[in-house]
Amino acid sequence: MNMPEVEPISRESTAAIIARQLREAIMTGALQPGDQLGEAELAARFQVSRGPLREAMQRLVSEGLLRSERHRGLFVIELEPGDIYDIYAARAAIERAALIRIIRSDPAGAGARLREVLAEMAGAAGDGDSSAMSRADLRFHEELVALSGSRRLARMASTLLIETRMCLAALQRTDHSPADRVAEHTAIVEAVEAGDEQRALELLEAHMEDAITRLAPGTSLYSAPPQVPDDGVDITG
Amino acid sequence: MNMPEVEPISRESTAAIIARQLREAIMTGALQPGDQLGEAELAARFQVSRGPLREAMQRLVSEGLLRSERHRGLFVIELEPGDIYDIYAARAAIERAALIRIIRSDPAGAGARLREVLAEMAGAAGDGDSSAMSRADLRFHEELVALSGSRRLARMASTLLIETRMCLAALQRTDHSPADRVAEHTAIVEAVEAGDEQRALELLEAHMEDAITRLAPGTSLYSAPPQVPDDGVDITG
DNA sequence: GTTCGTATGATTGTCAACAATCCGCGCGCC
DNA sequence: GGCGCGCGGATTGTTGACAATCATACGAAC
Repeated sequence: MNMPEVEPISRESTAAIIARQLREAIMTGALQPGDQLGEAELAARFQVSRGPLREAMQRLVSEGLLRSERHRGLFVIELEPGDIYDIYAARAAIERAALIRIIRSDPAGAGARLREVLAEMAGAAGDGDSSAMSRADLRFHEELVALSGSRRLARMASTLLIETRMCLAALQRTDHSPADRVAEHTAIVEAVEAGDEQRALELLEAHMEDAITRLAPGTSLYSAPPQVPDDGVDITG
Repeated sequence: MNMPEVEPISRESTAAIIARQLREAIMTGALQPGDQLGEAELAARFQVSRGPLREAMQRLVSEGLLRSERHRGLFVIELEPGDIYDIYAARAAIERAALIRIIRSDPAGAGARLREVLAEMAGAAGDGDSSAMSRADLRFHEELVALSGSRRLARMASTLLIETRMCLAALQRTDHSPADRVAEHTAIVEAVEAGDEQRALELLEAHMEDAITRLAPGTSLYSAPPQVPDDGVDITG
């Protein structure tokens, strides 16, 4: 028969669909940090009742994208200075692991896939389309962790990349030239294709270091966290 | 006045409380891999209606602990051979980052805290209490990421440690001697206290490598993933 | 003028009922 | 006997209503 993967209609739960749209809204800035998510209004917008909406929101709470205050509501998290550092340090750890797995399994194939995104990025750079540039940048790192073949790395990176976009939207970053950005990513891919693990890791770390330095001057990857110790593990309401 | 941190009664949402208990149940094996979570039964057990219970379960879905099949129910994930490798590789990445942050910020203070857990572990080893031993082992790694001061590393590690316990429960592991286990952890702490980052990282990696070798002989950290590529990013129902 | 208390509107938390879907079983048919 | 069909029970998905809590505005007392 050879019917490839005919997954039936809507195998996705309603909560999953709404959750995805909420993430999208947070990433694009339609929902801004600190914003309260009014249940009635959102439910009306999604054309569902409050039940499924609340289920979807709970997903984002456990991902750390929303903060829950009992009897008060759910709010988009606000990124403090320490969070910038935290996000990039976590990303560095995840993507480093992804890179290692890629280089030790199928660096050639991965290189080819990454070059597609690179081409897209170069196109955006040429057009001076900074929005497309950001999208390509995001996709590059998504692809990187996806190519690692690790479900868990991919899931964790997914959340971190959303938070990265929040950072970029919140802070007025001092972009370097699009050409440099393309070059940085290209260098990583070249190292991957060459199978030069050491160099690829160094380039990735420098890439992250570079980003965090622009966003939060003074702090550095793996530096002492300026954030308050908080009282132990977070509760996530 | 100096009234420190008087958080009012029950700042935690019901969903958060139930979610925590569900995680506990999965970790201890009260809920086994593949088990379906019947809503009616669980709701009755928790003395709540299905609403809050479903919200809690959605949290675990987004954490990857539960798998959702529409109109069929929610199931505890089943760990395939490739997952063992995946879990430990992810843990290695996270804990590596935590270790670096600790050593570059407050290695002495962290060392002291870790030694407390070490003492606990040694006590369990002396008593031959393998259950307490496992608990101390878990706590060691929890403490490690907590001491990093990174909310995100801590959250990600939390889920991974639950999955680790699931692995250990599922597979009949070939334990090495409790004394060796204590020694391995102690060596890491010593390297931390000495500020020897390189050595601490090597020891941690060896610790992970050792664990994965025992659980899934033949595979190795960062080796090629034997798991199917799946069709892209997971959906989490 | 400030502060406390209260009333009121809005929002969240919870529940029980209804609709839709799935599973297992028996029946009829080939 | 094997296969398709349909039915009944059980479970999940969704909804609207009710209870509890919070925020705000207003007024009284000091």
